[in-house]
Amino acid sequence: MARISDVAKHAGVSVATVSRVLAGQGSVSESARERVLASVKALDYHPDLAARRLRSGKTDTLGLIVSDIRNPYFTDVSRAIEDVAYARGMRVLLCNADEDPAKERFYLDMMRDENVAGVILSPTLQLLSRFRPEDFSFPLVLVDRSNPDTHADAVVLDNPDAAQRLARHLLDRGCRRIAFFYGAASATGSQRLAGYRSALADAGLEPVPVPIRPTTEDARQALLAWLDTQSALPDAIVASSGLILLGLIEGLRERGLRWPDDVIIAGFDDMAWTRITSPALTVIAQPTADIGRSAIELLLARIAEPKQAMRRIVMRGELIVRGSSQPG
Amino acid sequence: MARISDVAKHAGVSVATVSRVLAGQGSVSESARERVLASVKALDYHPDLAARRLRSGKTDTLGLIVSDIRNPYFTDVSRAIEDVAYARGMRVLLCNADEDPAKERFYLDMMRDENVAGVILSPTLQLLSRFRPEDFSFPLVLVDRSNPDTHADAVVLDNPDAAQRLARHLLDRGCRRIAFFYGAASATGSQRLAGYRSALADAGLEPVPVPIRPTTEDARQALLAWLDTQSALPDAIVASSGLILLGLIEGLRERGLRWPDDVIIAGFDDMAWTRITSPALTVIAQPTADIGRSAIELLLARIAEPKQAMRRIVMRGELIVRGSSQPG
DNA sequence: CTGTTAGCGCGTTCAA
DNA sequence: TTGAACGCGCTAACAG
Repeated sequence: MARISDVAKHAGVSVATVSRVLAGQGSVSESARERVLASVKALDYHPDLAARRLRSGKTDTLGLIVSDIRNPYFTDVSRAIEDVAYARGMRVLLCNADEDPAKERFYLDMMRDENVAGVILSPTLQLLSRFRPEDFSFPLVLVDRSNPDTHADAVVLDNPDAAQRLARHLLDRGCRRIAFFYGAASATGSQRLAGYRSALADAGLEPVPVPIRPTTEDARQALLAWLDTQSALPDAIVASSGLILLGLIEGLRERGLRWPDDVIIAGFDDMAWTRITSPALTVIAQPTADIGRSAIELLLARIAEPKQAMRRIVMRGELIVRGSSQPG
Repeated sequence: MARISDVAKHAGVSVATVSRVLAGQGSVSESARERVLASVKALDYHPDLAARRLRSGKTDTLGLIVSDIRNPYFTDVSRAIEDVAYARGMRVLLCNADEDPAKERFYLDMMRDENVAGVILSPTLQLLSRFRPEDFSFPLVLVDRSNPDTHADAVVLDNPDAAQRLARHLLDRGCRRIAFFYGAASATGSQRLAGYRSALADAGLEPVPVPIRPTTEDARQALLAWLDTQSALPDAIVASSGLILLGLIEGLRERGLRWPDDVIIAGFDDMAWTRITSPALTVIAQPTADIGRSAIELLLARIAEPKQAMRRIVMRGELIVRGSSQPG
């Protein structure tokens, strides 16, 4: 590997001049610049990032800590983040906290040790409920999960609004008894529950909340167990996330129940497979690409301007009505 | 931020002793060790990784370049890789080459600049077809895509065998005209095509290969266009990947075609949604977790022992027979 | 067992 | 416009 001193020697200048050319600042004569550039190419020189970082104390690496890398929501968001980072020549250190506070802690420590320029995080409920900005030595943007009073830059869906609109849609379709399967240990689950509750309260109806662990398999089992306790089917079943929705669909199929005839079903997240069930599923689509893009732009802005006021970007979910909520 | 010299001063020893304690090598008296550890804790000292890397020339970061972060196959593999890395306290730099040779080049250069300990890569066909080990300055393990004559450590599915078994299964079910939708510009697509061809050849039947771009949307459109050119439906349609399978399902639904009655359908990748179609889909399941785990273990072994012979790990796909291939 | 010291490769003063 | 020299924080070789 060629060093900067090799380039300097080859170009007949000092290392300082090479550095200036590479940094594109400070004044360098045109002839020197050309010779340096030629030598860089000739020697296939690549600056040592470790040395550069040690010296400058800065990094062009961003951290991204997601709760579940296998959840399409997060891969879509990650993809958007990565695209922006790529366009800017930045690196992304992607970690999967797996909804585990210990892993989350580990990765946040890793980010500090890596001296990343900033971090995008979808926090566990535990972290979010005790969130204090001063606990983090780097710029941080929350994504997917944040409360209105959380003192942090964040990009989230308007969960109460989206859940409310989804519930109202079902009420408009004549549903009166609407069960809501939601992730009890998640901020989004609670927020969506609140929207659902409020829609039902407005209609003077009793909510039927079913708290579960927000995985596909748990949702499936929870639905089967819950159905066994019911004397009659509800009019509709709503899932507070795409993973839960998939589990509910599996459970309904297992029981031989069809939608919308036996029961109406709807949920969150416009995953690819929601279009191939018969009939297709009514969902709230999240603008995942916009969420990811906004998150990294928020982060880069914060890095550039650490003092600016906190910003909370709230995205509107889109209700996509499909056959699963169209009885008759 | 506390430096190693602060710790040394606080503990009343030299920086060398602190370094030895932290590295866990060299001999240090018990009392010194305890004092150092106490000081580390008291000062909340964290070693500067940039300095450590500059000095040692080593990194505990691995690179992972996948072709498509939104493909569940790759997220599952990534997840397994990440788990092993987490257990070892290593970092993973995850990049999404997006099937784009330019992005792939960019990220490979980034890996070199980052001086990563090693890289796991699912190469584009372009890179694979011109693969030369000497082009890479770091240990490299290929995943998902590699040819038998590629001179590199690799973990792949036995694609010809899996496709052959899938095709034979359909032949056993009485199918004679079997269309095969596959990614023409991918190594796995070609290998699976070969297995399919060989099964049909053994049965004395004509193959019906349909080369497409391996995305869901392309598969959907290609199916619709292809159906328009056919005077009659084939007995079966096979997808060479999960993304393609989803597109085919979308297309069949659009045409109002049902499986297995109108046409039998099957494909690769046991994605979660393949269980919720009516009936569920027959697929070749890939052992994604094992593939990921094997890949990183292969890489770590290569890093530890750079001279050892190349290893190619070939995994067997599992045929999961479901309703979509059970006529009658 | 321990401390001193010399770089790792680079960016950045400061003088010229 | 240029170059010499220092030091970022750490590890490892060497001396004691």
